Amino acid sequence: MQSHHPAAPRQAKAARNPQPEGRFHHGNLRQALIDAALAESDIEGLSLRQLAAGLGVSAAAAYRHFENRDDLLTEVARIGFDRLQQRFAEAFPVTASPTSDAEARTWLRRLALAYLAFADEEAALWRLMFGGQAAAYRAHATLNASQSSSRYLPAVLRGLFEVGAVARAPTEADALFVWSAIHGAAMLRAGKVTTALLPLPELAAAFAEYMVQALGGQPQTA
Amino acid sequence: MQSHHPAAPRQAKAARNPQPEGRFHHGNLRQALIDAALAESDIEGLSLRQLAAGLGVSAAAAYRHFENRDDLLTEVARIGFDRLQQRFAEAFPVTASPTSDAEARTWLRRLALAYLAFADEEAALWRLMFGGQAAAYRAHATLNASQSSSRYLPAVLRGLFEVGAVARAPTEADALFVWSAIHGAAMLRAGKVTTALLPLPELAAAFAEYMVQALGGQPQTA
DNA sequence: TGGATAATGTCAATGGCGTTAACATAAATG
DNA sequence: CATTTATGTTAACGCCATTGACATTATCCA
Repeated sequence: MQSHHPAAPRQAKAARNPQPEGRFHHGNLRQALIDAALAESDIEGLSLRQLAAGLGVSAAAAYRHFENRDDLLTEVARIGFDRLQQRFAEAFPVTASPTSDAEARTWLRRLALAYLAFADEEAALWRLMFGGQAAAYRAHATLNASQSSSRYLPAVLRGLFEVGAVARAPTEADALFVWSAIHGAAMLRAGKVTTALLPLPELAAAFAEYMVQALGGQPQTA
Repeated sequence: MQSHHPAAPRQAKAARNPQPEGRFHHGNLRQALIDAALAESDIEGLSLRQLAAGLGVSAAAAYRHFENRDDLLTEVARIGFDRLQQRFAEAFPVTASPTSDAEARTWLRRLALAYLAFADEEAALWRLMFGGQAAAYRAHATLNASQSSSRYLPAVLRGLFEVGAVARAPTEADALFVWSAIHGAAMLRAGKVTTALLPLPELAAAFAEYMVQALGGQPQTA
């Protein structure tokens, strides 16, 4: 529970060799473990022993690179949040402002699509990040999730207001509602609770439309 | 994986004794195990051995009443869905139709409140039912969840349309959106991802308002 | 260069877990 | 009352995460 990693590998030390992976006995076991975990279909339920065996290494070797199982899962979850953030960043520029009603709506659609596509395409990672229990790796999760949502979502909503797509300035409650709808849809899809009613892009577009209207905007092309 | 429970207790046999609990060595161990599981804060992560020990009974005894751990969790999840359904049933009559705009909106508000209150008050149960992995007990879960949602939610939406609170007849996509928003909000609360922005009744009311507008309805008291 | 030191692996053990087989006994049944 | 059935026990198996003691290899420094 302390703040020190007992054996954090120094990958900065080997600055002489051309190949950046400092091979040792195995060679980048830490990264190999992470990659193997990322390839699991049930990340939360993985077994360190199996993971290590799959890499031809003893289970105890993993403890040279991670404090424990949760520490590995935390790192994997962190990567998940990075990837999600990456999708957001590619969906639209946070810094700029939309210049038209259509563009503002497109941003919202893209935000929803990024979220939903991530839940679809990286379902295992998604479940690790937002599923089950409030484990150790969920602390990071919570922080990072709220950080991302408090960064991109308000920007989109602000944009909608600035171009007049919605009538009143969006509040925190507005953001919570929009976030809930997107998160809920992603959750239902990731958990296979709902049958896929629509292909993703259409679903995202439909949701964007619902959300704009929920915030008091007019239907598109009205 | 077969369809037979090897040792399903017959509680119907003891029809002579006044006390319906057929005491034996322990006395209703099956129910005691279920109750103990319901009292756990992390139901999915419980240990059969600890559960049994807490009841002063050997771990193997549990296998006289459940095929395995998942079978117990399935039963607990089933109870969860029963309780949720119960809350829905108390929220409004499914069979009747609302007679006013205000009543139809009240039903939606109550539906959302029932859902959210359940997630709040029975968070552990909620996480078992809708959290993490697609385990064995999730099959029932999925079925039951979609059953409940396909029973109550369309009734509410139909009611809104019948009284003219929303302009067009609600579609399946409409239901999915509303369900997503409610489910997402519950999920965010149960996972403590969001800080509680509003007390539950106000949150439910706000969400109902958003959802009516999302479906093309006018703001209340407009 | 070579010896110290740190990084990274092995093996073996510990204690917890779900699950099962073999057995014991109380309750119900006829 | 004898038999059968329901329900418990103990002891084991194999899996798991984790740790301690040890071995090996890279890296660093005199």
